[in-house]
Amino acid sequence: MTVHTCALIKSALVTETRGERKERTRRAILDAALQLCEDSSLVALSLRQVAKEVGIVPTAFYRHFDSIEALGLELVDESFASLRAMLLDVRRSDPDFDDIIDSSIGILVEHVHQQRAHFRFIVRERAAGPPRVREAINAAIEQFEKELATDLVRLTGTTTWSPEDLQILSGLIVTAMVGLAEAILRNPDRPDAEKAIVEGARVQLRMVLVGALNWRSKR
Amino acid sequence: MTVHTCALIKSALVTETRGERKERTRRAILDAALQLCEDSSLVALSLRQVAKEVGIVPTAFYRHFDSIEALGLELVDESFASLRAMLLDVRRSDPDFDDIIDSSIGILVEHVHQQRAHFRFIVRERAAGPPRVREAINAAIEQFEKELATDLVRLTGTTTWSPEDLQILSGLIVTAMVGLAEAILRNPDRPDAEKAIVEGARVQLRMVLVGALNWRSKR
DNA sequence: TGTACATCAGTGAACGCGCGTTCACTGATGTAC
DNA sequence: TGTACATCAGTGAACGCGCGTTCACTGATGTAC
Repeated sequence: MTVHTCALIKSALVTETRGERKERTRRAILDAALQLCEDSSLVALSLRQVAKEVGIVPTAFYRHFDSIEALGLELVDESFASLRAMLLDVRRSDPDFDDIIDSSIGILVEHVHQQRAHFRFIVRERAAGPPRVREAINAAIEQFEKELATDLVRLTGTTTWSPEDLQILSGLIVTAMVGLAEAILRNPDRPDAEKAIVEGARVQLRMVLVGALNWRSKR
Repeated sequence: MTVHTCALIKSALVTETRGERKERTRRAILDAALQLCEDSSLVALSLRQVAKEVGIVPTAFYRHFDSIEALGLELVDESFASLRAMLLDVRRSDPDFDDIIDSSIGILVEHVHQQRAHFRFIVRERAAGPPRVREAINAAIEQFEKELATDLVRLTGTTTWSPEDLQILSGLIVTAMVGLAEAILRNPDRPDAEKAIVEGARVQLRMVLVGALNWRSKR
């Protein structure tokens, strides 16, 4: 059965505009690419693999993306949309100050599980992706560090902290949280190991918090 | 000029056994592979690229390695030899307790520069390499965390610290140091950016130290 | 509402190329006598 | 010391395959009248 016949049948059953169908193929390409590069990297992913997985002819790929790299940049955007959704959850939750660590880590763990492929993509391609993909990911993480720094201003008094030190503290927390996400992703289907990892991350953040509470910026 | 003619001339000039020559080719393969996967990843590296770079015919590769993955496992060993050399330097240095952070970071920065390709290899293939390569790297880093934990016993009194918390602190420090190495590698040829990154890492470790000094393990 | 034309997502053949791997080989080096 | 044979790093032809990209195309959907 040709794709056209398929399309005809579907179109007869559910009314779908040309634009909607194109969008559906585009989504299928993005999903297939995300899935296929899971075990290696974007740099080892071929256009033909993606086309085969989606069920289109290789040349049809070009109706949607210029190259695998362009597709990769789109996946960066989508992955960071997942990450922003996580941040939104973190900010929305308004627990007691004491619970802020547990609450935030809980939300991170939940989102890493729900959007596993997106988080895997970020940590993998950050170091191994095509140069522009790497740059896009690192720029986004840097941006994220800055946002966290401004969040921290709200939590702490600004009296004893210089902006520079807040930024540095933010970097430490982000590094620890990226490390947590990596460790979780590295241990799928091992609930006991994950539990220990998450508990370790909680303690790490508490150690950092103790350090922060006793910190005095030099001027 | 064929390789055999080459070999003949060299053999006439400098006496070199068959074993020595084989070892030289093997080294050339390892070096070429390390260099060629610098901008992408082991998973995107082909046997023929390596052979071409070394100046041998593709089939000759099999005289030295079974596959690119086997070669990769060898590169993991070599890269961690570089890392162990760094640790040896850190342990050998015996500065005042106050300077231990600055001293250690200085040594790390120096080694990352000297063995750039090895450290790049570790952080890249840790997330993106073939599964067995990823496992080998993560096992080595875990081992490293445990060693650091025992080092920390020497530095701190064990009175206020549980072994579990020492292990967790060790993990935090390793994560921060891996993060520092990644940031340095991400910013080659940008001395100003690197200076800020290194200074940030120093402050991060001091924050962690302040946290550690004020920490009391439960029980 | 019907018709004529434009758009454009997807097709399929074709290209030259690099891939991993096989195989029988060559000839310098190494070894046993 | 010289000779006859074994070893083995590297060769080169060949294979079938998947790669990205080109091109002219098809035919369902969309639009203007």
